[in-house]
Amino acid sequence: MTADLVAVLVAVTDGTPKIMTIAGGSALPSGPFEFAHRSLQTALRAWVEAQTGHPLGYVEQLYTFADRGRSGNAKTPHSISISYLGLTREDRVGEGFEAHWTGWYDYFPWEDHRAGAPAFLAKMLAPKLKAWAKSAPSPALQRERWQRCSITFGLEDRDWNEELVLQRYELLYEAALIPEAGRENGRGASIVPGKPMTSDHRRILATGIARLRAKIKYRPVVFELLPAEFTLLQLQRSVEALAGRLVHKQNFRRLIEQQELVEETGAIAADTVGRPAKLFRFRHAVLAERAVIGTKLPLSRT
Amino acid sequence: MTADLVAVLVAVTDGTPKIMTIAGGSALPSGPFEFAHRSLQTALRAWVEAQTGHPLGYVEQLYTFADRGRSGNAKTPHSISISYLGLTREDRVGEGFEAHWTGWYDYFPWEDHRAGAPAFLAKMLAPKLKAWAKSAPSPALQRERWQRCSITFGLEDRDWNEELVLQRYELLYEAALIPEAGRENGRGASIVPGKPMTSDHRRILATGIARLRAKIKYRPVVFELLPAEFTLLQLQRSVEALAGRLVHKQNFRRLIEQQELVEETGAIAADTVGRPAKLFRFRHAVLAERAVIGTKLPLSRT
DNA sequence: CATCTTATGCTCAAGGAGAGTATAAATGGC
DNA sequence: GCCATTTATACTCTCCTTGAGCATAAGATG
Repeated sequence: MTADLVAVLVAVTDGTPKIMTIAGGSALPSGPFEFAHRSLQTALRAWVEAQTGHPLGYVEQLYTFADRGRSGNAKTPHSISISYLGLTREDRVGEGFEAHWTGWYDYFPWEDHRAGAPAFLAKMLAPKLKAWAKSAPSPALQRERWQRCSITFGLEDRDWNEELVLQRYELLYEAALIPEAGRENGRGASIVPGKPMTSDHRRILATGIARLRAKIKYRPVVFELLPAEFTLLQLQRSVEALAGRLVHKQNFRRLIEQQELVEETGAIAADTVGRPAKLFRFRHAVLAERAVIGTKLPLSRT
Repeated sequence: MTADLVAVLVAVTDGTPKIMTIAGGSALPSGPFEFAHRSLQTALRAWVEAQTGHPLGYVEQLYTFADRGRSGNAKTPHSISISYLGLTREDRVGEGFEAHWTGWYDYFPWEDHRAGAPAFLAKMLAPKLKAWAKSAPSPALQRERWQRCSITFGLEDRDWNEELVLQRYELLYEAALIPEAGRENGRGASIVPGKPMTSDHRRILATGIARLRAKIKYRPVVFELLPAEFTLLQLQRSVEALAGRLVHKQNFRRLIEQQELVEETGAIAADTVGRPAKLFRFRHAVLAERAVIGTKLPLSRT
């Protein structure tokens, strides 16, 4: 038996959340766990550093898989995959490595609601989901399926919940609307826009995105993705990029400031359009002051 | 290399949260993962069923450990432990099995604040933590340590946050105030009340408690621990038992009812003191209606 | 009947969240 | 210089939630 580490490494550049990929963007970076390390975390850090040439910021475990039929590869059934979420900045990655950065919405175009719900959602996805629901054996199951679809995707005037990334992915998988679903039996047409990935890497990515979208609401982890100094708008754009939805600017600033998450550097942002903005830095002291308790971002769903 | 499953199985009986233990209450049930199963979840369910003679309700993965020096046992360094949280009811467990149910506050007496903060907290724990803080090399570190103590334990008029179970455990471990901390170097005096456990099982239990305390606030998982029919007070007592703190009765009922989590059965509780209470049952429909979205319990910390 | 205990209905004030208005400070085109 | 455009920043207003308490109801027990 072997154990593999799979990493969801996230960075945000110019309002685009990106993840580190290998093999032309078709897989997440992964590698065998070496027992030489004291813990899984240190193993992951060492391994990422070797791959990318740069240290890792915030790290958090995601999930451990051991499903036999899961990998789609019958030759390696006795393997456990331990997945991690890691936050960095793109510019930190050294040159000459195999890794690339790919926008995460390339894999999940239905997860970006910043400009409203994507057009293809109502136009083509919803009908296909409806068809899938109709294909259930009993009327009760049909209603149940459709209810599930409209809740997870926010159809029929329901609110869209940005945290249900994994549920949406699994629904599409179950409805066989993504290539990963048809792999075992040879069918593999891409019914819905979005790049597929090897094995279940896209599911792991969905888990990571969901976790991060939940986390930014109560922990100051966004700052791991930002440069040392930033404007409040940059901060807001990063949050919006991760959450996949826009927030009210004034309320956002009110919340950030009343929580004393940031402090002015005294400098002013250069090279900008419009009125110049003050530069801020993260108040690292809050990590000690409030420890693990809570910080809030205006991303609740009503 | 091997993989082990470790289970935190929780039940609530008469307002006492209990966990399934083996070896006289000194360990959590655990066993090797058999690759015969399709997934970790099914392996865990099969295994728990074999041990306890009864099926398992809600199951959720907790954490995967692979720290070499972690187990304290040099003979089995190449092992991965995958821990799970499972919810049942005590009465469901069959007879003639090795397992026992032990109150979880036996292991974490400092986590029960239902009757106010436990007396030994201020009387003996706080001074010991203060001494530990003082033993830091520099004044800055001393302040930092003490700040951390008072935040995680809610000392000096701070609010107590019931979710910081793991942080409190780790702080006590770091300060060498629990037997587990001294095991490697032979010291092992029990400085603080509370039963220790083998290996890092108490840490895993802390992880499980923390997860459950967080979860009950936004998912209707409490009902997994209750009989099919219950009074609102029973429901409240169960929540309080898990959270380790009391809630305002009227507000609790307001929240439960306005969310339509339960419905009246029409029956009235028998054999009670005081005015008889209506019996309720969980509206399983909410699981479909709101899917994974949100349900709230009045357990926010102000 | 008085008292105890729990159930249950209702009110009130404070704080937070969502949304909008208004004004300030820069740029670039004319 | 004037104006449109873009972004920054300060306030305000209303609705909802939450914490807290008061009051009353309905049973048991002596």
